[in-house]
Amino acid sequence: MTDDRVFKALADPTRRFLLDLLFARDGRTLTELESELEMTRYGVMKHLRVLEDANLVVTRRSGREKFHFLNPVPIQQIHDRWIDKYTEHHTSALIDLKDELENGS
Amino acid sequence: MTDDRVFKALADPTRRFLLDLLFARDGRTLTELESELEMTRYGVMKHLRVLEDANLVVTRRSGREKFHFLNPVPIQQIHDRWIDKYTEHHTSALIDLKDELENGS
DNA sequence: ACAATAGGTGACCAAATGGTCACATGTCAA
DNA sequence: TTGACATGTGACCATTTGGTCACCTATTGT
Repeated sequence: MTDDRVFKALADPTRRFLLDLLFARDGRTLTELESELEMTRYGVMKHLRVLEDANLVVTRRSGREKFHFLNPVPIQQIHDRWIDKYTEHHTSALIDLKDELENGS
Repeated sequence: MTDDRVFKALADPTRRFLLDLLFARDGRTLTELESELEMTRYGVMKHLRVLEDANLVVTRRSGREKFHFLNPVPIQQIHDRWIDKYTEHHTSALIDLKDELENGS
């Protein structure tokens, strides 16, 4: 399943922060993003690469610059075919679980 | 943020499979879960430990057995305060992004 | 009582991961 | 056309992670 790369990409706080930056303002360049992090350019590059491989970030080259855009589609897909399953289906059973644990039966 | 452990826990396919097993049927014991995996008991234990630390799995001891329950709350929280932000807010901007990338402007 | 059963711990190892650095390419501006 | 700028690559290193094993404790059934 291609979900794996998305989950792995989301597992790192730096990468989630990068997504947050892009969420706040799209189309930033590498050096622009780098300036927001306590990390060398190379570290940021690696993280962006992971995000690109997971298709969470899409890029466009223009001259010597590369602009980065947030792509919400993979997250939406995970949401649809994975998270809903647990939340919606189980929210009603949550009280039951709580009871079960507290009453010990 | 305590989200980190949840994201990290979800990053491993074996752990997601364990959650799937518990989603299909709650209250399973370690040896029961182990029998579904190509892995030693110790590996499964480690994964369950990670899931417990992330509060994605809740347990109840009874005698020499330990029953495992799926806890959807952390996933619900991530959904609420993280995924919605990207999906709902950006779904309308998705067409714009697509345009932007295709037209190159 | 005791053997089988269910679970737990710590050491250990290979592989993956996060991060840096030296170096290298392509592009823009004066 | 040359120097500064934006990005890229591969080697390299420390730490984390996924997994196994030897050994250990607690509970249960007979």
